[in-house]
Amino acid sequence: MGTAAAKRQIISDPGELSLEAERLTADALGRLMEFWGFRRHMGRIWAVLYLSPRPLTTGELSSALQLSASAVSLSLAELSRWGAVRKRWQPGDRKDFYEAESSVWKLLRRVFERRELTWVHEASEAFAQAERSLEAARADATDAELKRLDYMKRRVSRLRTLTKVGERLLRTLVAGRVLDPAQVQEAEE
Amino acid sequence: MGTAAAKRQIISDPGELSLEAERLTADALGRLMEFWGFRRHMGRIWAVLYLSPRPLTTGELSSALQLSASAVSLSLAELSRWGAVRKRWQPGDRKDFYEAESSVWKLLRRVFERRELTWVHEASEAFAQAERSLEAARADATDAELKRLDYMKRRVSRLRTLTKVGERLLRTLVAGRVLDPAQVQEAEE
DNA sequence: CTCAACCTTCAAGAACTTTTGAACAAACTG
DNA sequence: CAGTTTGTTCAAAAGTTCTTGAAGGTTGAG
Repeated sequence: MGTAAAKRQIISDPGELSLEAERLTADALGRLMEFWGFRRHMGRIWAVLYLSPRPLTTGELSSALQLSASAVSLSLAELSRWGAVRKRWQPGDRKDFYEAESSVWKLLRRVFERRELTWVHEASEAFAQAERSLEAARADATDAELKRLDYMKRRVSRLRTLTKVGERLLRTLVAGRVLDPAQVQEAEE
Repeated sequence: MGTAAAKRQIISDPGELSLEAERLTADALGRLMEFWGFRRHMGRIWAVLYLSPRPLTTGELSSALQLSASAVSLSLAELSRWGAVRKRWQPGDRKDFYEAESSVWKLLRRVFERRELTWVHEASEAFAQAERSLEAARADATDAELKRLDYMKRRVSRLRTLTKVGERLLRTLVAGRVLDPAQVQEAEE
């Protein structure tokens, strides 16, 4: 079969193989990022930059990943907001060059700090608000209603305690200090 | 204004206020769950069950949250798969009753174990595969290509180390043992 | 000052998910 | 055993997010 030979030839070509490796890595990171609630292309683009020994232009990125210029521009802008890529200008060239922030730990920390913490905090506020509602309801409640309200109160308040513990753990994580998950368990007792 | 008076009346009604609290809690948990990659209604339904002192029927859930019967059925099925709700049968009633698994820590652990760990693990495999590709590429590479390949190799291998550390940390978390995020930092040196 | 290269923004359309109502199935009741 | 109630499944509608191509803006070269 001619095709098989051609394929083998292509596969043993170093360029092809490194492209294959790039694709595998980019796809894996894309999936991971998507799963983590980011745009899929952010992970893919970051991966290509991370694997490149020199900064790349938007044109190189869009041809490496078969993406339109606008898709690249959009994802790069968002990656910048997260500090995951940096613009570098080459003297004598007015294209924009990008390079990846290569400290993954720094990036993880930033996401936990800016995003996860916000969400947990917002939930916590909502629970606090619910508790106030329940408090207000006690005023005109009959005995049966009181029982019901107090049950809800205890539950909501447990949820709030849990989010508080979550917040504290996230802060600990961001600070790079040792984390004790037993605190979550304790919050439920 | 008659409306204001009517509104005040409604707002000081314990029933209304506890519904308000239920809604706030359900919405907050819905958002949290959605953010965490689950169906929004899963969080809302779980919240209503968690706040209820007795198991509820699908009918009660769909009227509490204004959801169609099928939406409730779908979400309950998925919550069951995660062990987040349990079916209870009341003697002499053939409706299905549901109650919430109330240990949040148990639930969190299960999700980390079954879902997060899988993702990190898959990424890790993909990186390993990419490394093999790069290894294979060295065979027919010129000197310049070799340099490029080795650079990529170092990067991919760092990514793989990071996912390995991630996997280990997740396992530690699931086991409820103390977690040291410094390991991530160390993996990058 | 004009042109060309490049990047960004935007609105339309494509792709994907979620939600729903209707049809079906199962379980009890009289 | 027919009828009713309850729960599930499925295909289509609705909604949401992603992607793209075209238009617009900016910068530097000639």
